[in-house]
Amino acid sequence: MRIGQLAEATGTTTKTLRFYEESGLLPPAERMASGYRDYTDDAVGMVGFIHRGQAAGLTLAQIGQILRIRGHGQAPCSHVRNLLGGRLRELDAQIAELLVLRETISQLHAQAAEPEPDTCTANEVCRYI
Amino acid sequence: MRIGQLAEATGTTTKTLRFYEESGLLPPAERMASGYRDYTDDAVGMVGFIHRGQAAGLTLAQIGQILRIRGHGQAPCSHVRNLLGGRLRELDAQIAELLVLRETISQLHAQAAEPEPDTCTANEVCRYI
DNA sequence: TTTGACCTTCCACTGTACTGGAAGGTTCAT
DNA sequence: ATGAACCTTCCAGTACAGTGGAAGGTCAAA
Repeated sequence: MRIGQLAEATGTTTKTLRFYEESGLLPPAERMASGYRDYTDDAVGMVGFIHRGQAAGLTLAQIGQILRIRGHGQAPCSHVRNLLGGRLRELDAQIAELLVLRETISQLHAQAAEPEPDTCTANEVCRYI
Repeated sequence: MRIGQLAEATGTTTKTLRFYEESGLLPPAERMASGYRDYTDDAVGMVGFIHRGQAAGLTLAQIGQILRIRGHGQAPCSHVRNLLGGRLRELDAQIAELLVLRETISQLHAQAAEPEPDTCTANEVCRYI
């Protein structure tokens, strides 16, 4: 399979696939006599995995780790479980932070409801922030 | 006030203050005979405003808009209110997305609890993702 | 006078995940 | 034979908010 067909099959672009190879996410593809990359069907699964990993909020670097462990013939299960656990803790922290921020902004927004107040003092930038 | 003193007073670095000036957030500072930047007390308020704006999740570009409106002698109130409203909508969307993601990852993590299953098939990267 | 702290500009780099474009080679249909 | 569609490499740039470092100028104290 040529790179354009793989891109089509996985819903991405040839640019991105070359970028994944260069970044060590995909193993270097075999080449045809012409120099064109020649992918096996495995590649479709790997690119699909990259997309699912991204949807799970993993970085390309983390996805690359899993892919390389798998590439060495090992099962990456415990590594994956650790990554997911870490991601879960990050998400909880991030959500908590955003909820606090939402409260803050909501209050600022409500305060800014009064139009163009005369109570602005010249030496402050904005009464509301 | 020299740049180092302003940095000290506002809890930032001289690098960052020059970066703010270059980015159009702070107006170009007056210069002493030596060429050193010479800040007035206003600058402390502006840098404080930048920090509060960042804490409210505004980008430097948005903060810069407010600062420049204020710099033209106008009250940026309605603009600020619009920005805060937009930010609020973004936050709500972002929080909703993260909650969905948290659910997904939580399930994947729970599924990955069984250690090193024999149910992995050779042609998939990872049973769990 | 010389040391050290401070300041200046300029250029390049960080991390993340790509994207754009130039210059050239290959394959296939007409 | 020629044009379109595809492929190759390499270089450079995007957004964001800075950070690092080099080479040199300024100022106060010892």
